[in-house]
Amino acid sequence: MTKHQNNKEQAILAAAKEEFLDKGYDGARTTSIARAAGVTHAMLHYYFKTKEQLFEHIFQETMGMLVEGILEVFTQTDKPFKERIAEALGIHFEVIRQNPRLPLFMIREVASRPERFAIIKNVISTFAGNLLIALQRDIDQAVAKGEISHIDATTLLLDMISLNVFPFIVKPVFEAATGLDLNADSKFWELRKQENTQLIMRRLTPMQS
Amino acid sequence: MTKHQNNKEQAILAAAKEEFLDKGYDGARTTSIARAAGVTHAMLHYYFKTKEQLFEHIFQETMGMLVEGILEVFTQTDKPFKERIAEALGIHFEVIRQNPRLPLFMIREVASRPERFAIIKNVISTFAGNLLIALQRDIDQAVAKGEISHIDATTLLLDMISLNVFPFIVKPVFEAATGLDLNADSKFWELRKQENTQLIMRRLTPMQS
DNA sequence: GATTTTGTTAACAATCTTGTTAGCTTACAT
DNA sequence: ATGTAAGCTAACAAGATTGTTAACAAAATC
Repeated sequence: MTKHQNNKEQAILAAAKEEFLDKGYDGARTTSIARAAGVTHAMLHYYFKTKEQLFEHIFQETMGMLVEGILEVFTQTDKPFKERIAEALGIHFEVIRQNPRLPLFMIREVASRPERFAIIKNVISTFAGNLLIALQRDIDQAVAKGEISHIDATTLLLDMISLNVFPFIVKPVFEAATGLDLNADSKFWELRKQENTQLIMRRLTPMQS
Repeated sequence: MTKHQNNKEQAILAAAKEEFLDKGYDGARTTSIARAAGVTHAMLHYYFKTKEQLFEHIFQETMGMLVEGILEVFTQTDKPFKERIAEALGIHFEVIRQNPRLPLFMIREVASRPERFAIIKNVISTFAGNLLIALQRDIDQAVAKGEISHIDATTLLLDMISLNVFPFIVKPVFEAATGLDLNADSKFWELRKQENTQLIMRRLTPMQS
């Protein structure tokens, strides 16, 4: 019954994730995290020396999920380019839907303290660089085959991410302004997913001119 | 020379705006604001009883700018629907470009404390409601004339806002990840504006099916 | 010109927040 | 079983942060 290996540490991490995602680094309180985890706040400092270190854990974990999410999106198949993009869009949308608070969390923290990002900057930038090169190659091939209109890889990627991510980021404002509860409204999100796909597909479809 | 009517109050407001926009409510320090404004921090509490009240001023001012921005967008003309939307998109983009920190500021604050929004919720919701009704009417007319594909007014509005706003919100992450300085890169923003217009225009153009 | 109101300062106070320490208990290894 | 390490707690400490107060100066009002 008394299997208490490191479950307090886990409880702290779980509570910290909630608190940091909700309120951000500045708004989070270590005492509040400890309370939510059901431990004394001395315990928190026992496992994680400082608030900063605890945050680092959460931030890295979060970043990991985002990178995984993006990797998952680019499961290369041999389908036509447009189908692949449509699939990637859908998967990306679902990843965000499962972790709707991650994007705002990350943007908020990077905006208020860009240095934090420096640690993983190299990883990201080479990763993103390779991804963009591969994507541009595929785009160029598809253009050559007449399957799509020309588009810059960076531009396309930003289009996709903007459309998929922004609705989740603006959700609190939307809900506050309309009084609607979007969590209970799966129709809204299905419609959104379809709309994003449609937008990108129309963007890629060659014009009949 | 000694014309000091209420310039300290103004200095405090200006410094507070900087600080709140940059760091958010939780990250902002009243002492730091006072220092930046060149006044003692007792002075800050003299003009604005509490940090909360000072924030309220800034928040309302900011909201005002955003609403003005949206109003400016919907300067009704008698041009064809698609042209009007293209124009609105461009104006909206420029409004954000002039105030690139406003959207993240608002989203961040509403996310961390939705109650704050309650005050102005009514204003916004009726305003947004009317706007959506008018937009839907125009859409339906344009559809009837065969000028555009059918689209929900809410959907179109969210498309437009997502595309225009998200790049500015994600800018810090983008810069941190790539090392680029987007402020110095006016080409990037021009391309973005064009791309957004193109996306929406293609979305609206009836399909040749 | 006297009085009242407004502006200003320095010092103080209360509370919140993070972090530490000393000592106790439990588990674990030998 | 005994000693050592890890887990845990309560109390404390330092510093930051917001807010107040008393006393004084300047300006406005009469």
